[in-house]
Amino acid sequence: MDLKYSPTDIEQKWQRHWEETKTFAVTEDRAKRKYYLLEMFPYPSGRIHMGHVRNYSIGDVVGRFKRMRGFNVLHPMGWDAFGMPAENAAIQNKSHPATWTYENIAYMRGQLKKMGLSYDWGRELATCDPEYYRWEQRIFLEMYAKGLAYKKTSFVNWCPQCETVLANEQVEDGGCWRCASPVTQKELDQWFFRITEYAEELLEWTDRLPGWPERVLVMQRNWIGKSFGCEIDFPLEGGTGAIRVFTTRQDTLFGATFMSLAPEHPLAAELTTPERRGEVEAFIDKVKKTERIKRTAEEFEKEGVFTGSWCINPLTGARMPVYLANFVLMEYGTGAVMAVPTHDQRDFEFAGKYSLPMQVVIQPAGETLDPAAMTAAFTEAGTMVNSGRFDGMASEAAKEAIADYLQSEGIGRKTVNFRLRDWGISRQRYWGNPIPIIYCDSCGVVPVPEKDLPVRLPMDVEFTGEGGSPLAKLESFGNVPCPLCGKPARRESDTMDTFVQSSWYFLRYCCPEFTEGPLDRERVDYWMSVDQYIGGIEHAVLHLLYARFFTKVLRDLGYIGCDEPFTNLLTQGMVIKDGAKMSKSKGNVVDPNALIDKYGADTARLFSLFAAPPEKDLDWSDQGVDGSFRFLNRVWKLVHDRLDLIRDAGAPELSALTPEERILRRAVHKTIRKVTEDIEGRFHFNTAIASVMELLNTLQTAESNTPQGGAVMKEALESMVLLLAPFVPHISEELWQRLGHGTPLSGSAWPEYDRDAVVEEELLVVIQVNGKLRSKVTVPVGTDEEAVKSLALADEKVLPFIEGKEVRKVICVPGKLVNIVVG
RNA sequence: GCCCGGAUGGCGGAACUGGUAGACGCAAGGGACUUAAAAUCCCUCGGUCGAAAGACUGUGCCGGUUCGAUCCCGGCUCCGGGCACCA
Repeated sequence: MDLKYSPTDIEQKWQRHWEETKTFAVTEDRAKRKYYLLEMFPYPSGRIHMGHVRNYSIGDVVGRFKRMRGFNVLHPMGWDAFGMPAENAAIQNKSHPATWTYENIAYMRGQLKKMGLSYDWGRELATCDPEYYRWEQRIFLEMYAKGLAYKKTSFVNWCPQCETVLANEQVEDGGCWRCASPVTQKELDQWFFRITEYAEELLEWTDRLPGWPERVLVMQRNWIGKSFGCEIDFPLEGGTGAIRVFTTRQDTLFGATFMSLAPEHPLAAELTTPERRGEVEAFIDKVKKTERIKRTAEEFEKEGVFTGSWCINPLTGARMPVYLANFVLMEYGTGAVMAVPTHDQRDFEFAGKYSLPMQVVIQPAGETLDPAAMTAAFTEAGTMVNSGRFDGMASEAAKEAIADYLQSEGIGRKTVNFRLRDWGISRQRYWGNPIPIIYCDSCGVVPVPEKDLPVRLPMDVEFTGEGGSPLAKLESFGNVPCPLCGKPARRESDTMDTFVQSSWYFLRYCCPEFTEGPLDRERVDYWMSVDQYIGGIEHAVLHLLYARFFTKVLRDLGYIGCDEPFTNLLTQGMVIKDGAKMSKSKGNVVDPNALIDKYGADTARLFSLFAAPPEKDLDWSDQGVDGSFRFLNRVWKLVHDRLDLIRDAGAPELSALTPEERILRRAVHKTIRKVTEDIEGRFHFNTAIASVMELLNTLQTAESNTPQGGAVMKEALESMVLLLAPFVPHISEELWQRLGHGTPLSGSAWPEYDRDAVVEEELLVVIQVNGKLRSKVTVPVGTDEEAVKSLALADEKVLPFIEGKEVRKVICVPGKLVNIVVG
């Protein structure tokens, strides 16, 4: 038998065992409590990095622990396999994105297997597989039928060099992330998912996800951005019609002195008088060229232009000049803003620049504002002035009163507004899921019939890197007969955003080979929701919001029964080295392969779990890795050193234990309790591991030449090995076997602590004088309060501090401390 | 600007409900073993004073509540993250 710990050999041995016996394959089993554990699946970029190692190590602890506790654990893995990098690699290497992607998947799968993760590999899926994306196309068509997928013209980020649309996150400093050319705005016909339809529900449920980190929920609430206010109509002067605005500050309506429209506002052209036309058009042109990238500008200057037209303040009757303003967004509210320069900072700056009138309508307490003397808008609450019948009211109350008044007069109505916009999913890219739509000159927009699904990505495509989407140029793909009339028609050449695939993959894991539809409801209902989801915080809004949206859509389409996809969410921190996130450019990358080759997967896992709690950033330390390796060697050595001692031992005879053995056994069972609580309640793996290290230190010094010594040590070692199993499964399996077990540890139950064993016989009581530690005494359990007090008052270390002083009070916390108050 | 986090030894971190601050690990120093080194094992390890016993001090800063505060409250400083013309 090997006396030296040799991770490579034992890790291969057990990985093979788990694979051959399909240890982690699961099916629905109604006799057991189910537990769906999921880590965010990786993009197959080439090789795994330390962030993956950490993410999947955390998940594996939970999975193996729950499994040992008797849960039916679903723990799947797959690949987020569509995306731009594959296409770029194809352009560079003159190959095909599919080749690159599948090679990466094969390599990374091997890496994950080397980590010994407890996945049910039978459920593996790749989103670029037609057997996956075909169902997504079907879901798209059902959403289209219900009006949840629709096409509209909108402004998008456009790279003129690459001739393609870029997602917001693909724009860096106003330029294309690939070629750095300046990104412009282009108006394009694009497909959208109507996520705004679910804004209210998505928001409401953020209060019903107690298992999510609060900051993620806050970010989602901010992103959805619900606000309460009014829509108000401002009649146009000398004409018919009105300008409708949205405002949350209807209490300032009497102070509205001009009107600001978004440059894209449909009324902009109509309201522009002939003599103003030249100036207005120049302004619109300028805004179109510069807008959106304004995000990166620090303080974008407020600019505008007068249209030449006027509208009327419905409450004051005052004439208000209608301006176009660069800071007014067409996408939010109605694209028109009533300008109240005294009580809105943007309007204040704008009015100053163009010398527009100002009227104070809210006064702060104990102060009288003078528009001429103001240096900034007053945006807080106060008392209403210059507001007719509302004068003297508190502005907060006036909000409600004015809203009611507007509604009764038919001038406006109360409304809510959301910041959330519909999700633009069109991508002018090849390596994505084709949108299953055909355009026919006679029949219009025609869905691809279900019998023709999937619309497959053609493989005979050249990747030159020039001229936009290869799909748009491929005649054999684009030219199709219209499914309705049979006349020549054109296929949609855009593909779907890759976030669409990751919005429902967790559902497909429940029934990955199902061929009759996207989802097998019975099986999905058994497994869903995901009991624990684990991944990076960077997806706090995008992926996690989209997945929630999709879950609700699929529920409403009748595919599933649950409202929310993820009951509990753990967002793990980044892996840091030398004070910075690991990156090639910083040269601080740790390669998982090298780490595993040198120390084994168990050490890699152990260190990434021990160095910090999961949600915090993890500071990588090569010496720390050495320490984890040393610990495993000590575990290995201790078990082997004690093998002779425990060979013939049975269960300990509790009544025959010596005091030392009782103390040792107490340490064992307290460790079981501690590790169990740390994993189960808090995911504090670092402290769980620390307590096993303490136990090891205790066991190493234990003398065991008594009759029950072997039995107590055997129980101790077996418990230790079981407790370590979720963290370092390979060495645990091997030691379990060497301890004489014929059946593998992976089939064993998690140890239960003995409630009698953990009860202390003696307690350490701390003695304080005026809150300062002065002495400690050990007393038998059950010593009454008075006895402890008199012990404390007579303690020789305490006496000097109370002699000659009046004892005012003695506070006694049973079993913990005595505090003597003197003065 | 607004909204969240966070700040504890040389370092990563622990202290669960207000009750021994610094568990566990790393680094460092000393020692044992060795011809020597590595590995391993043992000891010390917040600061100041002290030969020691011990005393004082100490959880970003200032103040408060309390018998007692890393923990609760008020006011700051710094760091990290998110949102940012959202009407």
